[in-house]
Amino acid sequence: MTVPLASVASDTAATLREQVYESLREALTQGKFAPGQKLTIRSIGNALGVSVMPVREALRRLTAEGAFEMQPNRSVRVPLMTRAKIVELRDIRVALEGLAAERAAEHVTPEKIAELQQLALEIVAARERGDSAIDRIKIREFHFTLYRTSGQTTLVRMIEALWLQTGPYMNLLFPAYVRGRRGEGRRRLIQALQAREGASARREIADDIREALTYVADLADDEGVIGVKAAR
Amino acid sequence: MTVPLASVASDTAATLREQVYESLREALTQGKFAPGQKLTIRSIGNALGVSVMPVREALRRLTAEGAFEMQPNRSVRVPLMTRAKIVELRDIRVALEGLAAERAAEHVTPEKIAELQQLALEIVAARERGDSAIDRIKIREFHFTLYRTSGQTTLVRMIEALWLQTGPYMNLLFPAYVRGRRGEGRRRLIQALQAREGASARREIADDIREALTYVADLADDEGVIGVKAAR
DNA sequence: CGCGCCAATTTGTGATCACAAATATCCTTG
DNA sequence: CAAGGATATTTGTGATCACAAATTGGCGCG
Repeated sequence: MTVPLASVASDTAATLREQVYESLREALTQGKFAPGQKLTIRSIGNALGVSVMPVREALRRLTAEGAFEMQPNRSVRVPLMTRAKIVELRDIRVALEGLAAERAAEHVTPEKIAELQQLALEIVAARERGDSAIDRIKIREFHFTLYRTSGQTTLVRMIEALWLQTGPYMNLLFPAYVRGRRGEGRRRLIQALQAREGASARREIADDIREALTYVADLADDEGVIGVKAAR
Repeated sequence: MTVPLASVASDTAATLREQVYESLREALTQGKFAPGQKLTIRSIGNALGVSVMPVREALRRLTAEGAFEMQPNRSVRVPLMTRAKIVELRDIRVALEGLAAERAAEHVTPEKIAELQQLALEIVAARERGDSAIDRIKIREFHFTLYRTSGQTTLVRMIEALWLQTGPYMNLLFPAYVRGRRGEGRRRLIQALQAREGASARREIADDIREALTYVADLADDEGVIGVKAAR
């Protein structure tokens, strides 16, 4: 089995284990693994030019974070995504990212607001160009810049794990879903931050996530498994 | 350094790694590690009679779950608990356990309600005897029986990780906080379940967690670290 | 031609070794 | 006596080996 992984060399991670972790994380985010795909320790090690040791530890961590799952036969695979699971993750994300947005509104500074406004502009620009790769990257940056503003490190860490689970499936929002959306939600969010209105900020983020993941969930029938298209 | 760990023999876990994981988890829950305590791989391995390999993987998982934290010097330690962190965990738990309670109310069966009623009785009985060890165990069982009723496996897994982080500090609720509490909240929760009122169930759980963790948070001054008394 | 059984291979797990970084200890020096 | 540096020990990391469980492939039997 060959595994589509970039070399680990470029990263700044101190240990090989962390480089393998980042490499797998990146591949997952870009949707390079098929849902249900089985991964073997040795094939990952070969693809990255390391022994089994760092791979084992990286897989253990990613499994704890829900990015992979262990099967009874002890092998690791990419979780299958069902409609029910998308809905579950949607509700969790609405709760936690809504909470982070509310706390962010309480700690926000003018500098952070300027940063978010800049990112919002870049998202609109990328969308007008039809550049969904940059679009996705900037959306992620926008959200996590907001969440980190909350100062709640445990909360941010949990949200990162959730994005790792839903990440590949967010590709399905492009291009149909995002078409015509002109960032009105982000504009209202920034207004809420400027006014220090935590409840409004929470509502904007909650609505955004709820709508997007409801759209993704509806792409699968009730029992069906959602496939992932390769990242562009 | 000696580590207070029971032998791994009794467990039914398939792999040594899982036995080490369960062993460390149990020790954490019982508050056998001091906050800030540094743990070395070899000392844990010696205490459990295994080599470093299973310990490394168990620690990696527990670190990903937030039960331990890695220091820049690569060593693993028990996280220090501050007032701000307790408040953060409180708000996350209110959100997620409230959500689980609401979903549980939508899926609850008469059998589950009977099971919860039985547990509620056992909690009251233990409390009247002043048996806080049984009290804590039954409280945990009550909560997770409720949460599992939601059928949301990812959500339950996240809540388990949260309990692992706050677990030792819940000992601080005994005996002062629980004294005089006669389980009125649990009675109202069960009523809400019987009536299939998700919003009421959420409110009961949310209030319970908010009050308990606010009490714990107030045990520390603003910058201070909260110590943990040994489990009885 | 299809199904089940057995051998060959793959794969996960755990122990051990080597090495470098971090930590502790001791000795010297001011 | 205190402080700084050299040495010794501890500790985390990664590679390799051995072994057992799981998987695969092919063969023979029905």
